[in-house]
Amino acid sequence: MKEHMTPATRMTGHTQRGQCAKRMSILDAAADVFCRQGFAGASIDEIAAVACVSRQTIYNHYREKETLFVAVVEDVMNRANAMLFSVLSTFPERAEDLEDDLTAFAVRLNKNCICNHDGKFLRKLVQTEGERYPHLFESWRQQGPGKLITALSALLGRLAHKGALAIDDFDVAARQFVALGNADLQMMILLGATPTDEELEKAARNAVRTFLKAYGRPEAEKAGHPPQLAAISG
Amino acid sequence: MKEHMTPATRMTGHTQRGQCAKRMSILDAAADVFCRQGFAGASIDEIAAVACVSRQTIYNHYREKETLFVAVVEDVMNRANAMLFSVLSTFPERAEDLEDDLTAFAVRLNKNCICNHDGKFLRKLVQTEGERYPHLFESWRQQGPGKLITALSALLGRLAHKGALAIDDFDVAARQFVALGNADLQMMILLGATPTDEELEKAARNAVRTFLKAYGRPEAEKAGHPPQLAAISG
DNA sequence: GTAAAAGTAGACGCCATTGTCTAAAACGTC
DNA sequence: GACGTTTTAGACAATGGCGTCTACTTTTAC
Repeated sequence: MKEHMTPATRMTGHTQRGQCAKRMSILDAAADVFCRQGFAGASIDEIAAVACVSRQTIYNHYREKETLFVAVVEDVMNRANAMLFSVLSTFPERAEDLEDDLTAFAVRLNKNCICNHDGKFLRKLVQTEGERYPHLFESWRQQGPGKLITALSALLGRLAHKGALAIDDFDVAARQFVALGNADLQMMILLGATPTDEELEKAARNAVRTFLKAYGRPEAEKAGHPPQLAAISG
Repeated sequence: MKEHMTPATRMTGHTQRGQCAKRMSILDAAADVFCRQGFAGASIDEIAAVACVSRQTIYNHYREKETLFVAVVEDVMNRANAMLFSVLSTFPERAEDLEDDLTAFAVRLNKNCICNHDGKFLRKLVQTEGERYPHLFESWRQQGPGKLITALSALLGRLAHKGALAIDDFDVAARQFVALGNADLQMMILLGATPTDEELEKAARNAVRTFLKAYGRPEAEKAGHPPQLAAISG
């Protein structure tokens, strides 16, 4: 019953830890297999093998395949949600060094929320089974991209309010920031490969440079003198 | 019953036309079912039902499920390829009315290549079965996004050469153009829904505006005097 | 009109998978 | 060491899909 959360050992220190470990092992294995094979293609036996657990144990914890599936999705979505929240809290607040700070933020966002295991899983599953489970799709959309854009929009608004950016539509700008950040990684994202740190850095750099060319107010960055003219006039 | 009609009346005008119609009917139905259910989840019986054809007929034309699958992928890829080529040939060449022309181009690209039936099918299939059929993924990547970026890169280069754009890295700019164009449509693209013409127009407008803010040279548009300084100095 | 080719319907064997059941083993607690 | 819970391994029926086969009908070519 009290499986989730940290190794809590609540409930009078029952055999909960063993059970909890099994459950997590099953969830991880199931996520792996579901992600690779899709719901229809995944077999309980394979999940059991990957989890190093007997098939019956899976049926003990989750009555049927579908129950296991939704449990996996919930589990991954919770993790991904927490990670997204954590990354969003590192969005730069100061107008100085904006390019570097935004770049570092874009790297964190891509690395920890979009190109990581959970991001890949959710994208693939939503793509694969989204039509069959509309609720799954809707829930993911709201908690994932929805929250991301809303939050980013507000954060960009704060920077704009400080005079660091010149944005007319914050929502559009937020979506464009994410889109630009993914522009160079699309292929890897689709394949599910994990980009190297260099690739992440370069992609983020390209994205932020273009984003700031479109929305930046160079003067705020250095102090208050006309900027970037050198680049343009050159 | 002989709607599509490719130039296939070879073979002394045999029964090819009837066969051809059946084949296409099967291919269409199979694309539909494979797209919705994935390879593992798709059943030959369902495909036969959708195609209004007996199961045996499918086995007559394509020896087994996998043969049918690759035939479907090839078929859709050929269509998508032709469409991409056709759309790319409408890329604007003149520097006047660049914003409107680029917007119209982005609309065409999104509508006919990315948000259409074939685009959805390929994206979903590549996502779903890409790891199981690396060849499929690679082939799609080269002929689809690869060609698109290469071509766009060259076309942007021509505009830049004419002084209409200020681009340092054409490849990056091409990817960003596509990414910006999709920014507002990501959700619909993932779900496979078809955006309305208004949504397409608005998304393209937002994308091109930002793209031109980053890469545009307003002077070229009007006549030929130093540009963008007004925007920056303001 | 006739004969060959293509398409149909249905039955069939085969195999993988799901989900249940049972009896034995492992584990943790007292 | 004894007890209850959990896990395990394997057998089991039921289901459903794949791919084959056969006998029948329709279409097409000449």
